Amino acid sequence: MKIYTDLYCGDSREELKKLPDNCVDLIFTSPPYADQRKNTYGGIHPNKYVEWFLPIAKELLRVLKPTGTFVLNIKERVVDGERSTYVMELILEMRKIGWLWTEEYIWHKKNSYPGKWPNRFRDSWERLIQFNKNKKFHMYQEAVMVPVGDWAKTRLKNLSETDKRRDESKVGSGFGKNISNWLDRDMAFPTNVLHLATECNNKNHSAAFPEGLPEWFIKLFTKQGDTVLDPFMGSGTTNFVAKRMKRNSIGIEIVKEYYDMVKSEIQPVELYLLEPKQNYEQPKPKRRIAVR
Amino acid sequence: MKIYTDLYCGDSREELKKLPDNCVDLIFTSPPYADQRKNTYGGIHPNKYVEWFLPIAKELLRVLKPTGTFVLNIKERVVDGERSTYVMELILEMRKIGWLWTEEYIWHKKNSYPGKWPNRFRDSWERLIQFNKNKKFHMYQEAVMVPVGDWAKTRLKNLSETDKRRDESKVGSGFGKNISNWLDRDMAFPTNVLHLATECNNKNHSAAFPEGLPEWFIKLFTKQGDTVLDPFMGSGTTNFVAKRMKRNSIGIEIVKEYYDMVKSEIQPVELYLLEPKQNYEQPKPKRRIAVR
DNA sequence: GTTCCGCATGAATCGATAG
DNA sequence: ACTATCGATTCATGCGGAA
Repeated sequence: MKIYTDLYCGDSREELKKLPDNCVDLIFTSPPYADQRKNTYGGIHPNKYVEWFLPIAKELLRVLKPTGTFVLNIKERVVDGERSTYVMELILEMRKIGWLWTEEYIWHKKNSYPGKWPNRFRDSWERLIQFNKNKKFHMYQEAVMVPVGDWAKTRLKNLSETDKRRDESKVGSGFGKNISNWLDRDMAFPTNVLHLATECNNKNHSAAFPEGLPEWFIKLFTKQGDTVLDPFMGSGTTNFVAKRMKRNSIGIEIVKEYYDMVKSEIQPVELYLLEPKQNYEQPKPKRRIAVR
Repeated sequence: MKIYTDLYCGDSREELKKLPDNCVDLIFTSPPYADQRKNTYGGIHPNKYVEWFLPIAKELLRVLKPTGTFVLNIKERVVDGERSTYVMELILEMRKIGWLWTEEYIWHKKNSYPGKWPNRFRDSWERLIQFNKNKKFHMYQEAVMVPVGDWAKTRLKNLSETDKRRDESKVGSGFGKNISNWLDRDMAFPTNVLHLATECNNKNHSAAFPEGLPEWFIKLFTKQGDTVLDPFMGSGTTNFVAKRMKRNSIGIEIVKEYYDMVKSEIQPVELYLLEPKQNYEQPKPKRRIAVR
């Protein structure tokens, strides 16, 4: 299987226009947060954030396949004691231009930044907002199943009669979950809360998100040979993970230095032609220098 | 210390008008979700939700003390494959009438049942949205400190120190000391993600929040003798917890049956006049029949 | 080899100080 | 008075040297 990684250096507002319609299966990205990282992205003011992002969202809607998914990793920052509202405003505006807001996953950052303030605790979660073009989209749920945890084992072992016939007496949601069906399984589906530590331990690696984050969504929303797009590539985490998982990928990065760095580290695609078929679960490549 | 529990039976839009200005330290509530629980609350349509809640939010702003906090437990439901936007719209509108959106806590529901839909996984989190009247508000952060994460290691390391402190604590509850100074070796401040199991051991208890949820926020935002308000009392969890923690409380419930049930189970206040001084951490009362 | 421990560090935020 | 900069705060994680 031939896998490509296409990199573009430039502003996503312009570079995305070079892509054809309906060519991408998954968009996974973490755009610059409002008023953050002034030195690299110019610092978008919270009040201007929606206005800045919306043209890009329009292009993303165009390049995504009808069965594809867009996952946006973002969190509003605190401004003057209050949480900014630009993320909520962005969701509302994106719906107006045709995006469906399907779901919001929570990334629980187990090792969040230290600190405690007179009026708030540490912020240890971020949003992973799922948008779709259509109500029907590809989702490979079995790919992200996890071993049944201790709590589930205990819970299922001690199933009472009440639990087994709980369905009928309940709210009547129409979703008949027969718990006893799960007794003989050792794998369970995850929830919409992801528990991942940030990768902050390596001197040369300070990625915005850990590799496990794009990996989970790439598993869930694509299969081998599909195409993943990150319009705010940064250090290229999404693209490196996509490549390791045998997915084509496209990366766009406005800062030439980061673009060059990623380009030089992505191996030539020709290697894959000679490689024997193998699973994508293999040792991670050496640590890279990250920029976000 | 005399503790009262005042219950009102009626619509919060009207009942709240009976309360004076600036009389409440904490509002903790879980309003009926849009189009949910039709049998109890009549089911507010998602499109009408903001319109319905806003007059109540105005009254809540009036009765809350300037140093008080409003914690709203809510989660938008899925309608036709999409997450509804009424929660986001509500936050935006509440800011327009004067509320500050200080923070959003996540309640991670640890033990929801396994299950999934073709397009989504189990929803295992809810929002706990913190609003304030002013940027300065009361927050008793030490009250919710938790043991440090790896307490197996810590315990071994600080064995002698633990003994030392135990002696000290026996000697006196001297209030002049900075508690966190001799506590922060073993205790850490929490984050804005709360891990609590749902209470699923009660047959008649379908979706109310666990007692730990109001307890955490009552600890964090009030002290003994303060006043807690729940304008959508339901089975009265907030009020029962408040009473156990020696906080006054006010509950409003539109359904007479629930109101009567809570009223009959809340003990007469006179008992407290005779009771010896004691900590509020005591065995929980017997399970009550819950209605939400 | 293992286990243990030191230590650097991360999409942070506030309040004080400086311009 | 308003904005910009800086220091203090303080936890989970995992690498790497030490025992």
